Amino acid sequence: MPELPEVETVKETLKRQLLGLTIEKIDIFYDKMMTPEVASKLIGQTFLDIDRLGKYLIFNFEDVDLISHLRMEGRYFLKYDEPISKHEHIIFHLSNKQTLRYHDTRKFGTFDLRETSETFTTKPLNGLGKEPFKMDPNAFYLTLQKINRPIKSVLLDQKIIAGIGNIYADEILFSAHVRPNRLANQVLKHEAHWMIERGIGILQTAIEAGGTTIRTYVSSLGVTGRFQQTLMVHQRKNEQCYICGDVIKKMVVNGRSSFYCETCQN
DNA sequence: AACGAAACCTGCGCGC
DNA sequence: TGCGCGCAGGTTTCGT
Repeated sequence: MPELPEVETVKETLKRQLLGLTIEKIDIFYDKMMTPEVASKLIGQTFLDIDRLGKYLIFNFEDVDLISHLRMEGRYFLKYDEPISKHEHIIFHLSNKQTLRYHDTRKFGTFDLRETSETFTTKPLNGLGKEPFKMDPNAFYLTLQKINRPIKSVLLDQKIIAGIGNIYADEILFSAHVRPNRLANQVLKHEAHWMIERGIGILQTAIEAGGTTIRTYVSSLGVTGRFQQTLMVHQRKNEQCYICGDVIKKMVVNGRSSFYCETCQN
């Protein structure tokens, strides 16, 4: 589900709801998602801050950080004592009688607990590349020069650049006029610069719109993202390109559906 | 270094 | 209505 803009939206929403609240009890309904040891260390801890790195959410407590990855379908909801719904796997009982519920249809989401001092020096955060906002366009170009695989697989590689997923990779490549299967070392300098500069603009626009929704994404307040209305190519196979009117094509790159315009992208 | 396939899960839409 | 298939915004692992 979520890429950087969606996780950013979730982070901001949860910050407004959770800061200052203490976890009093945790119920785990899917054992593989969180161990009892992790849960026990979280009891009595207070939400001090919530951060984000790439697609990871970082809940900052007194002694520990809880690192949450939503993968394809993870979502958070705040509720009172409503019945537990089908795909709610973890319920955090909070000091104001609310419950924070982790909902994940496909159960792919992950939780990692770290001592505060080790959050950024151990997996999963220590191997992440820079976010687009902090990536130097020229450094990105130099990196691409050394890589002999499709540019799309590089944009999706979190070790190289953090936060971009399948939707925004397609949108960024469209904005840079580069086809998804072009080899990274065949990307020109100005195209690499466009990817970073225009990519930042695309991500920021999406954040301002509250994240993308294709089919199932809903933020923790139940607000549906609106960025879908702005997608230029992703999920638009056989539709007309907004720029040139040509038909949007689909190919598989890196095992992922990739949408592009043959006329606008080379 | 790079690729493809499979794995982790569930649900949806489609053609028959 | 039911069945099987392909597909889904992510990531890791394993074999070639």
